[in-house]
Amino acid sequence: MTRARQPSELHAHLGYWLRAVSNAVSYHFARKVEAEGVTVAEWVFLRMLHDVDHIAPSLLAERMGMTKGAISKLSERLIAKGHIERHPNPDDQRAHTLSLKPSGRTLVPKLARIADQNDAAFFDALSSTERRQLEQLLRKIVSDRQLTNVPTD
Amino acid sequence: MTRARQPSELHAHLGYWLRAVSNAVSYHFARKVEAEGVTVAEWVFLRMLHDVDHIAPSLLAERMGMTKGAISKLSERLIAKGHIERHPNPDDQRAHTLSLKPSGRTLVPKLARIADQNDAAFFDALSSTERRQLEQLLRKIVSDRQLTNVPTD
DNA sequence: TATTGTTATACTCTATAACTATA
DNA sequence: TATAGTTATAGAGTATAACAATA
Repeated sequence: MTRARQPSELHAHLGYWLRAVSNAVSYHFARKVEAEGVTVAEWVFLRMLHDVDHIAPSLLAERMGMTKGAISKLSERLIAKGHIERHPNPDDQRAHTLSLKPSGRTLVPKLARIADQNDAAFFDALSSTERRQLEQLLRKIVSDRQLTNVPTD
Repeated sequence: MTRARQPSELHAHLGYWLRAVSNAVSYHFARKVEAEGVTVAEWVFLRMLHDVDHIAPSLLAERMGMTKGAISKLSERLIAKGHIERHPNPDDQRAHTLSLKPSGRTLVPKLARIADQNDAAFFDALSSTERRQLEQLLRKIVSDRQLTNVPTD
């Protein structure tokens, strides 16, 4: 007589461990940037604007893997906070671009330092070899699953 | 004259890669279990009940790393779906315990299989050695940061 | 008609805090 | 008073879909 197999345990899945660590890292980072008045999604948004100078919301949506609606909501909040601004597109009256305002531009390096510190604190338990290893493994999955338009370096 | 250092890039942080992969894994898993009428948090909840038979909401909250209020809301939904039920505690009228109902008990193995498949699909790009490596690295961080009451095996 | 972006709506996740019923 | 649990409120994150303006 065969015994019924037990359903696999939560921690039998890599997804479980990934979620546990990722949530903790993001949560702690969120708490820290909160002091600067922004959320994690806003940090990503601002950091992307920093690189591109001007960008259309639709393009940003694509790069951030979000819908237009979500980007619209985020923009609205960042505009209200005075960190970014809209510019009309002279060639197309429907379109516009977004760019950092001085306050947003000043904020980015501060947030970047917080991100650096958060990363350092969390991955302190790993040796530099292990950290590199972890990054390689994650990158491998990202590129295999074509998760997003992330730079491959 | 020193040139101002650029703020560190998004993908310079392990937290960034972790978040990218974790979000994708959870998102796809969520889409799959949705067909069974449950969310990811509900899956975790049900899987935990499967192991313990009866449990107090407060204890579950502690194990899942959530507040009492969050557990209360989750319970309510799972009771409405007919997957779990409440039992009064004869020793303490304030307290009660939660347990799986047959429909919930039937669901757990199905969800476990979905979790297995999701994990397999996502980490397919990695060799079994690499998967083991990834798990070790993540576990190391969890135990170093004492992230939660997860079993250490 | 197709496209750009906004708005309306909805739902999950999660927290904090006020509250109720016991103990 | 302290504790177990619920409820109220709020806000982030995200999606879908309807919509307006323009192309």
